[in-house]
Amino acid sequence: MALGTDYAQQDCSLARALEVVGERWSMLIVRDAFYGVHRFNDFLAHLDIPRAVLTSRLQALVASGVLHKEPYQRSPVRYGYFLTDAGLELWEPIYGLAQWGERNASTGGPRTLFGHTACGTRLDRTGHCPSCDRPVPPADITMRPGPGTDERLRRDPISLALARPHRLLTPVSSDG
Amino acid sequence: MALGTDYAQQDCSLARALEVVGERWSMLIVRDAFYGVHRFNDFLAHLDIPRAVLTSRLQALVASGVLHKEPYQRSPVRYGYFLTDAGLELWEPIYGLAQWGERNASTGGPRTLFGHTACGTRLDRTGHCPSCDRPVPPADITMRPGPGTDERLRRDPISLALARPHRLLTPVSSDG
DNA sequence: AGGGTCAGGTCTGTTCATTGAACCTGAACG
DNA sequence: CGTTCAGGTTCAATGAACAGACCTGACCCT
Repeated sequence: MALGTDYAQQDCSLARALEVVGERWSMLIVRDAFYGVHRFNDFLAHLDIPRAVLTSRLQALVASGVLHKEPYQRSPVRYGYFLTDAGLELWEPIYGLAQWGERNASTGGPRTLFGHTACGTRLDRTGHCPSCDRPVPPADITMRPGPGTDERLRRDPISLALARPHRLLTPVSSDG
Repeated sequence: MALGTDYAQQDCSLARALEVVGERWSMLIVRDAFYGVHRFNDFLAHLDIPRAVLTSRLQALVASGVLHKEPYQRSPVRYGYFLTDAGLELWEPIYGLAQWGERNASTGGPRTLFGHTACGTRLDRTGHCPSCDRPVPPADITMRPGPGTDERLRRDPISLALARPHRLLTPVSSDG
């Protein structure tokens, strides 16, 4: 965490989780990874985060097993950051927090709509598909912009790429 | 958040949520509120948090409508901090994060067990009661220590009070 | 072969939240 | 009338976050 990265004295699993994803920016980085962002410079452009902080956070998330680093092209070889299985399990709490933010700390309607790719139904606040009546894993979710989007706020290439309907976890990049 | 409390440029409801509960300590304060902690000095003893930071976080959580301040005794009048309806809706993501921490960032088994008060069944990772097959609101949950508890770690009166099985949201204090 | 560009970082000085400890206040208590 | 208690406020020191400049290696073009 910001200043004193741990809650060493807390005998609590929430504190353990926050030591991993509770630092400033960490959860937004993980969210972006769900959205398909995987390149260093793409996180940088989309999050407006200092480079040194991004370096540090990505290293920490790799070290704690939330992300792993993997080449996404050769010649020249470039590495991207992708969610591990443990990282994928963060979907429900992150989605839940975002939905809470939507209801309690936002104006102008949902910024992003999440639907079950198979049937097109919009997910409920717990991440379940109302028509299929079961939880939907991130890979089966399609995201698209909602009415609350403020197009003037984000003009970087990644925001534009993410503003097109696409499946979660599908790699997105600034050049395409 | 730690250093720069906002993510102003992020057009995202997760960022809005993190502006409210993403600062260091904030989520642990909310968790303690679910556990029944409500007095300033009890948060202080249980969290090992600097007083000035606790003051600041409680004020911010009240200002953002997660907690409200309310007298819990007269003569002398004393105020406690309690979850609002919006605050109560944070239960699912917080429980989900804690369960994730349990599975991915802890050793020695669960520190705390959460069960459906009515039927005694232990909740699943999403906060549902497997036998009743529906989500359980915090007021219907009983917490008790699990096998992973490290009794040597927390010896303050609040930890001892919380270590006895009790319902969530039931006020707990150091003198009883 | 030399210049430009791109990804993915490091380095540096400044700013500002966090920390821990000491101090303050008002009301009861004995 | 001194003490205790809840619930803070004030302070200096610390160290993470920030913005921006700089660095490195590999490709690409001519």
